[in-house]
Amino acid sequence: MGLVEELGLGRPIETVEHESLLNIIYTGTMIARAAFRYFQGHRLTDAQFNVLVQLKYSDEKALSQAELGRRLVVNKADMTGIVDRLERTGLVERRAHPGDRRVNLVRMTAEGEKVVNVLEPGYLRGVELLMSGISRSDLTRLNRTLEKVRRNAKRKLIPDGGREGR
Amino acid sequence: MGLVEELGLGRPIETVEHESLLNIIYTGTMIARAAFRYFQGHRLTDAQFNVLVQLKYSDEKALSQAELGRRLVVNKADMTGIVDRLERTGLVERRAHPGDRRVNLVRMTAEGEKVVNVLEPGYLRGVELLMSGISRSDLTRLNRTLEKVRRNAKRKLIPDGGREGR
DNA sequence: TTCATACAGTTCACATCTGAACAATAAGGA
DNA sequence: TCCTTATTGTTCAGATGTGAACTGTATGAA
Repeated sequence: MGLVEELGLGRPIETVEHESLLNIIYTGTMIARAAFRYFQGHRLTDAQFNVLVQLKYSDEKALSQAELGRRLVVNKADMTGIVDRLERTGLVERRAHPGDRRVNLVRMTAEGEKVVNVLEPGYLRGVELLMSGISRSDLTRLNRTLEKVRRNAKRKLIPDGGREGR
Repeated sequence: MGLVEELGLGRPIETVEHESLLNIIYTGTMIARAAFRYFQGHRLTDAQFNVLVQLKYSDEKALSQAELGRRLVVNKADMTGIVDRLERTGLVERRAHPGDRRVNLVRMTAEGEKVVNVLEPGYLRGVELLMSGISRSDLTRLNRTLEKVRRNAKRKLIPDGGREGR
């Protein structure tokens, strides 16, 4: 079933290109919503879970807010709030950077580690379920196509080509 | 360039499935962000623009908030706010439904029509740019794969299989 | 008719996300 | 050393997104 029937749109979508774009956005929000609900049952949000995962698997065991923001594509204003809440619930703590007084080093607490370890298996099982029945070649092709889309976005839609800590 | 390099993740992503999932979400937010910026230059948001487009192309010329929510996958609480702001800026107006006093019929104003007509060409050009250089067969395959993902989400991740006006 | 149930919108509390402005600190060149 | 520039994090105002509770209204069955 295509998008048009799924959403009950009154009329067909004019071009394949447009349909692809809507498909990407709609599928993305749908996945994000499912993730949100999963984590919600554990008094956590997906954004917060992502931070914990980064901390778990980084070599350093402590990352600056800026670095977390870069990896998770979250801007620094948001990261302030996300870390605030994680700190309030005791899953994470902020420490001073020994050599740079601008930086907050974010480190996971024992409690935080426990929470990720509890939630991660369910998360990975969800990923499996979501992608089940799709051939490996379809998945790699999907990845290549999406990379092209992002390259187009960077080159043709965002004039200065530029990142920024976001 | 793949996701890992793009985001500066410290380590590779373990499975193709997981990489696909991250690709979908990341690409979706990237597109949404570009759209947000485009509309922002015109004192509008992408959510508001989507409402105007639905009104422009629906046969009825006036839709209930519930129907708008269904088509745009926005829950009713959000729709209240979005229509509030569109009404405040004069692009849309609420009218009583003749036969059902629960319903607000949302109708576009002349000013609203003008705004969509100004913004739509740029939006469609953006879609073209975003998808340029990708073959038609890649696009249709992308669409089919994403539809499968959504079907999985509905069947395997959301137990009651159920929609709701969201 | 009456009552249970479903539906449309609004409101609330919260967590993101947007850009923008700001303070403190770093880093590098004149 | 001094000064310009870049970086880190916080804060602000505004718009969405989440679920949940609540009011009105409609509908269908008893």
